[in-house]
This record gives sequence, C-alpha cells and structure tokens, in this order.
Amino acid sequence: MPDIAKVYDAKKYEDSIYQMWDKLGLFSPEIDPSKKPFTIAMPPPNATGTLHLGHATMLALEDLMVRYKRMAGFETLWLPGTDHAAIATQNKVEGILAKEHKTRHDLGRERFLEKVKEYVASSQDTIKNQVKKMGSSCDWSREAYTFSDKLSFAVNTVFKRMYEDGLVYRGNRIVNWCCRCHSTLADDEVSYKDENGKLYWIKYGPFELATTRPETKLGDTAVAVHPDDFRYKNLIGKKFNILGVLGEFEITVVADELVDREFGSGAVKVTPSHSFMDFEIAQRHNLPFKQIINEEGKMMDNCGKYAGMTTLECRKAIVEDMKNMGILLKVEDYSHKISICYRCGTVIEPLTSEQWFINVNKKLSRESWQKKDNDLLKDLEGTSFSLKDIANHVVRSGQVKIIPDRFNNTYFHWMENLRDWCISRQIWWGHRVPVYYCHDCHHIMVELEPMSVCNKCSSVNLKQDEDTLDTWFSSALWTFSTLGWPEQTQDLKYFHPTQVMETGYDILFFWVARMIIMSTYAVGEIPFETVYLHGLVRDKEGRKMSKSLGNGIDPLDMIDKFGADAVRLSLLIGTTPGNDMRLYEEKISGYRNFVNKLWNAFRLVMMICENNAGDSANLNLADKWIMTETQSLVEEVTTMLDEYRFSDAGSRIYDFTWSVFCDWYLEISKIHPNPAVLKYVLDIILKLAHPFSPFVTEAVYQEIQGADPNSNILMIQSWPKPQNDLIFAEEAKQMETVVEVIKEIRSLRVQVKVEAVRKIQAYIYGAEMTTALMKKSEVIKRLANLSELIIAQSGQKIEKSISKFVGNIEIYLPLESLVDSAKERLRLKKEIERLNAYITALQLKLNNNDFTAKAPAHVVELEQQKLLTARMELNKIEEQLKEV
RNA sequence: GGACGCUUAGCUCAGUUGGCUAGAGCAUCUCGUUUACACCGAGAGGGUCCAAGGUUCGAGUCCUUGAGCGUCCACCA
Repeated sequence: MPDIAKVYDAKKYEDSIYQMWDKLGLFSPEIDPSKKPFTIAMPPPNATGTLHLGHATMLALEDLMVRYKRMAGFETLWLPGTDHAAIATQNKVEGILAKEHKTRHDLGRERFLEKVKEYVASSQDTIKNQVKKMGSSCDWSREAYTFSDKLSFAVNTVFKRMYEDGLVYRGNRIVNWCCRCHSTLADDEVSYKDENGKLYWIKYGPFELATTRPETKLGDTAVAVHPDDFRYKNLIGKKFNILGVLGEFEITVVADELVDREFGSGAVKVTPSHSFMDFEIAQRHNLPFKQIINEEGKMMDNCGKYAGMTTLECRKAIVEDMKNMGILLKVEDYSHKISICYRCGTVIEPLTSEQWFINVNKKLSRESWQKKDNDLLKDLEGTSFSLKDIANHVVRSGQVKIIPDRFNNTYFHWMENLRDWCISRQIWWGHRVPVYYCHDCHHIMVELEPMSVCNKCSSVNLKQDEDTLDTWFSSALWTFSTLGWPEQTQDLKYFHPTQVMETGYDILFFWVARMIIMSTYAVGEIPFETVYLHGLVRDKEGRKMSKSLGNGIDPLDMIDKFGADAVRLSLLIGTTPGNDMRLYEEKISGYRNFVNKLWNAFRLVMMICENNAGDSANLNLADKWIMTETQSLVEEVTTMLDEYRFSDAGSRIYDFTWSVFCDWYLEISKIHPNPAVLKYVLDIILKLAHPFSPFVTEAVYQEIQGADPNSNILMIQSWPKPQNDLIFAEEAKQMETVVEVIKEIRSLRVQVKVEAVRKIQAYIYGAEMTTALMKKSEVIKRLANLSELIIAQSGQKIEKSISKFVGNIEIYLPLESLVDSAKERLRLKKEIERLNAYITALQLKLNNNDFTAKAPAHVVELEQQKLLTARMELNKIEEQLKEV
C-alpha cells in the first residue's frame, strides 16, 4: 500500500469526485413512471449572495435525503436555483453606486436595471460553485432563477389569474413603509426592536391622553374610547374642537373595542393615515383620513410650519410648542417596541398608499379549487373557500406534514391572523406588476406579455404600472414554476407535488406558508408533502453569528481546512429539527478525525486482504458477530432515515464504524482475517455513510476498485437491506462475552498498574461460555496482552491473584508480586458493597407484587435476569475474598 | 399580552410511544508507538437529569406550578 496516503486528503478528492458525478449525469433523474419520484426544490440562495452556514445546513440535510432516496431506488430530483432577492439585491447595487456618489435615480430605471443584471450575472456563479463545494447532488440541468423569462411568465400568469378571480386588487390602504428602501413591506417583513422612548401626556380638548408620537397629532381626526368606559360614555359620538399647535381642529369621539381602558387615560387620539390600529378604527367609523407624512418620511405641505421636517424633527418642535402653549401635561419614560425594516433596520412609517394586495379572505367556489383529481379538499365542508381556508386545511388534514410538529401551532396562528398581503413594491429590481393603464380610455389591462396598444381603444398611450412585486411572490411559486408551470410539462406531472421542503424555521411564514397558498391556488396541489425545519446555527456561546460580533464561521474556510464531509457531519449529527445548534471548529475537526478513521479502516482492510485469501464460506465466531451487528445497523439506520431522525442515524453509523468495526472487528481481523467479511462490512459502511459524507466514501469506493475501467460509482449503488440469513443471534451473544472478558482483563491490568508492555498470565473459567472463549483464545491473548491463557470450564480459585467475575465467568490474573492483599481485599469489598446495593434495589422491585403483576412480562424477566447475574457475581467475589 | 423552545458530566449535546445501575464527543488524569490511523490506542475520574408537587409498580422521559435563559407573534396609542 505505498501509494495510499496515511491521512485522507479531502482536497485531493473532493473537486474531482464532484466533477466525475456531474459529468456522468448522475444528478439528473429520468422520468420513469414505473418508479417513484423523490423531489426537493432547493430553497434558492440569493443570486448575489455567498454561502453561509444556513445554506450549508440546508445543503447538508437536503443532500443527505436526496442521496439516500436515490440509493433507495427513487427517481430523485433536487432542483437548484437562485433568487433575484428584490430588495436585498437592489440595496447591494445601490450601495455600490453610493460609493461613486450616485443614486439609482441618477441612472434612471433602465440603466439601473442593466447595472443590477450585470452585477447578478457576475456574482451568480459564486454561490453556484459554493453549493457544489458542499457536495450537493442537485440537477444543474434544471437550474432555475426566479427572475428568468420562464419564471417571470409564471409570475404574470398567477397574477393575472388572481386578478381575474378578484384575489388581486388595488387599494388605498395603510401599509408598512420603509423610507430608506422607499418601498412598502409586507407585514412579516417588519421586525421589531426595543426603544427607550417617551410617553407624552397631552391636554386634548376634554381629554387628557398619552401618545408616543406627538407629531401625528397633525393628522388626527378622532379620539377613540372603549364603549364600556364609564368615564367617557357621555362623550361618545360628540364632536370637539381641539386646540393644537396649528390652531383648532375638529375631532369626533368614537367608541371602539380595540381601545384598552387600562392604558394611559383610556382615550386614544386617532391618526387614521399613520397607524394600523387607527386605520382600522377609522374604517369602522367612517372617519376622515388625513395624510401628513410623505414617502420620504417628511411632514407634508399641509403641516404648516412643520412641513418638510422629518418626523423626529417635527416631534421635537411640536413638543416644544406644546410646552409653550401649556398643553403638554407631562412626559414619562416609556420603553416599547418600534417596527423596523427587516432589510435595513430603518424605522417603519405606516402610511396610506395606493398598492396591490392579495385578498386572503375572498371565497372561491369548491370547483375552482378542485383543479386536479386529488385529495386537496378532503374532509372539508362548505361550498367556497378562501386562500387562507385552504392553506390552513392542507396542514390541518395532514396533507402537508410539518417536522417538528410543534410548528403547526405557529403556522395556524399566523395563518388565522393573516391580513391581505401587500405585494407591490416601489423598488425597480423585480417582476414589474403586469398591469397596463390606457391614458386615453382609462382601461386597465393585466397581460402576460409586454403590450403597447390598448386592447379597448387601440391607443398607444399606455403605461405599465411602475411597481414591482414582492420577491416572495415569485419564490412562492418555486415548487411548480421551476418545473415548467403553467405549461403542463412532463416534469410538472411527474415531480409535483414535491416530497420534502427543507428550510430554516425562520422563513416558515415568508416562504413556506406562501408556497402553500400559491400552489394550492395555482396548481390545485399541495407544494410538498413534508416540511422539515432546521434550526439556526449559533456560535459556541449560543449567540447568533454576525459580522459585528466577528463570531461568524465561514463554511468555505471550514471546507478548506477540514473538508466538506467534516463540515456536513458537524451540521448533521447532534442536531434536532427546529432547534438551534452550536458550531465551532473543535466539533468540525472531530468529524474530520472520523473521516480519517474511515479512510484508515479502508487502508487496513486492503492490507489484510492483500495478504490473505478469501474464505467467505467459513464464518468464525467474530465474523458471525460482526455480520449480525451489521444487519441491525442497516435496519436501524434505514428506519431512522425514514423517520427523519438524521442525527440518530449519523451517530449510529459513527459509533458502529469507530467503536465496533475499527476498535474490535479490525483488531480481531489482524489475528483471524476473513477478507470477504471485511469487504462486505466495509461496503455496507460506505453505502450507509455515503449520504452523510459523500466524498470520502466515494473516494474509498473508487480506490478499492483501483484501475478497473468498468468501475462502479458508489453514489448510485443500491441501498443495503438487512439479510436475515446473516443474523446469528447465539454466536453474536457469545462474541459479546468474549469482548467483555477482554475489557475486564484490560481494566484489571490498569487497576493494579501492570505496565502496558508486560505480558501476564490469565485463567478463565468459562462455564457455559467455555467453548466460545476457547475459540477466541488467541484473540483474547493478543487484545488483552497475555503471555499465557488457561481456559477451563471451571476450576480452583487462584490464590494471590486479582479476580473479576462476569456473570458466571471467572477471571484470575495471578500476579503474586503485584497483589497487595490488603488492597485487593478492599477492592473486593467495595465491589461487594456496590453489588449489594444493586441487588437490594432489584429485590425490592421484584418483591413488589404491583411490579410483577403490572409490568410487562419481558421487563420482569429482564429484572430477574439482572438479579441472577448480580447474585452470581456476588457469590464469586465473596468466595474469592476468602482466598486473598 | 399570547405562544413556543431550552435547562442532563467542566464544555457542546444525545436520550423515539415511561423500563437507565443515565450515554457520546471534546476537555481532564494515567499508561502506551505490536501489520490502519497520534486526525491514534488502552484505561480512569466526573452527573441529587433546573426546583417543588403529582400520576404510575416504575419518571431524565408524562401532568401541574415555579425559576433562569432564549425565540416568535400581537392593534397597548
């Protein structure tokens, strides 16, 4: 073996192995109706992004599932792609322009978009190559991009259909406005942060009331109180002239349940145009709307001397003026949460604006939902349903299963409280709203393709809507737009609905929920059967990784340092769905060690096989044991993978490989080699481990085959099945005893401080295990470092020795010179003490009639067995104590 | 204000319908280079499983309450 390195060199293998798989076209499935498909639509990373640990986690998990299913015989499609990431990308390019002291307005819409396109094109390959670095076996021939012509067509198609169904509408309503991004945001694109602000108490006509935003007073049109609030009952319905900083203005007093009597004075000033709650109250009570803040976040012309100020400047000025007028009663410290933009952190300005919305409550008929012959509406009563109803139903009825299931509640809660989804954005980078306005006849047209002539009056004086669509609108179509929809392609028919959607729980709402809404509506199918949610990767202290903290780990650095397999394993093992995980270098290096262990196991197997002829027919005790262990390994790992218990499956393989195969079977093989068995077990390990660590397993698989021109590829081998004819329960048990005996001798040696190099004698009285022990006497001798081993069924106690009893088996190490009788007696007494406590506990349990009557028979039997064994050991020790 | 999660060895975490003298990796200590691997081997120490109640023959596991930490959601101006 001179040519195979002692240390596995990930760099030497990973890229070339990936290229080999790719070149052979192994990532692309065939459409084969005789086989079941397994499909995952990869959550598309931002086209201009770089790989972070969230991506790495996602890729490791999905590649694991996909590789497993591929080997298990499914036609497996993992469809990759990128997202145009409207706001995020536009912000990036604007940032670049800012360095040249330019804004997008300096360039104009067209040139700016050119620039973004260029930028995307130049950076798109980066993320793609990084995805490949992880070993992702995704089908690049079907790669998609949310802003490609095909997917844009799908976007327009859905928009048009929704418009025709009355689900998309244009309305002047209150929206979240980010002044920096200069755009609306959906409700869930708003984050919150704590702020230590002030609560201002104002004299307000007959009221005294508290507000955090005195500047909005300029837009007040009402005061609201709780309908049952006796303090204000006689004021309800009346109108008052309020003294304000710009003179008097009129308000109406309305009663609304939304008002909290406990807060402040129980009276709220109502600013319909700049507060969600106030907007709702105003709508209910037909109150006038008065917009005072514009889209730049500045006070409008109707604000007199305050016009042109930012809201904060205005707040300062108004507070000062109110103080001077004597209508500011007091100012209290007040900490509360303010809403900020999730992209840039700017404070959100709620304002009313003309926007496009998706109506989530409008009901459509049963027929319009049932587009396909499937179970979509199964067990659903009623004749018409809203987007919300159906999205709720498919999860409630179990058609879409969320792992872990506690996220069901979160999902339902969100869905039930969902308000109409504002989908128009005032940024330029994104799918332009496919609506055209005729300036001559005022006809409004929703079109799939760009149009230039009014289809009603033939005027060419048309203008397309300036706005673009929320980036999540296009990603919501991801599972089907990527398969060719609205065309009824073979891909769509075969691969949709997809089987698994794997993503972080942080985008359950942004994305997962919206995919369910869009797929059920547009295709009439659920988008996926199972949602597997992974947690966030945190640092060793449990903190979020961030640039400012400098605690981020770059997965690419880690791949460079430890190899992709090690990175994958560190993200797969020791983690549970839906829970955050911690990652740090020591963890990754630990799995790098495992990868190397596997590599060296292969080297040893090769060495042994080179020097020994195969003798597969004749299985010895150890062979039968490892065969038996291997069968249960296969069975358990398969079950765990089927149950999405990836961490369990991974650690099971890890433990078997290291602690069973390497520590025992390989050591035994140095004495009693059986090449056929060695190769068989190694082959199983490679197959089972392949979905977790594809590179090293494939590298080994290829090395084993050497220069064979017809060599096989591990990636497409069949997943192993447990073979009943290779299970030898009796022999496995015997071998376990042999292992235990060796462990005990080793332990005894250290206890009495026999130098490691010194070979000693041992007597073993094996009782019913004698034959088995004899068969493996050579192994015991070598692994326990013995000079001489005497095995008998039974015999005399050996004086001046240290002893240990494994059930009925007696072990003596005659070490006259080393045995300190006093110490040995003490050791034995301690053993007796421990055993006595144990036996007492067991007896107590077994003497309890309730236990024997109520516990299952096998549990009782197990406890009895334990007692029997403990008693045997106790007897032996007590006898031995006399000899010392 | 609601909902959820976490709390198990010094550290990071497993522990699947209750059956556990509670496990792993890292770290620590002792010893070690015989045909793979020092990215290694052998052995050892280390835990009232957050607290208090309850259900049960039996609780790390189920229920109730509480504490600490964390996350998400919501129209408290």
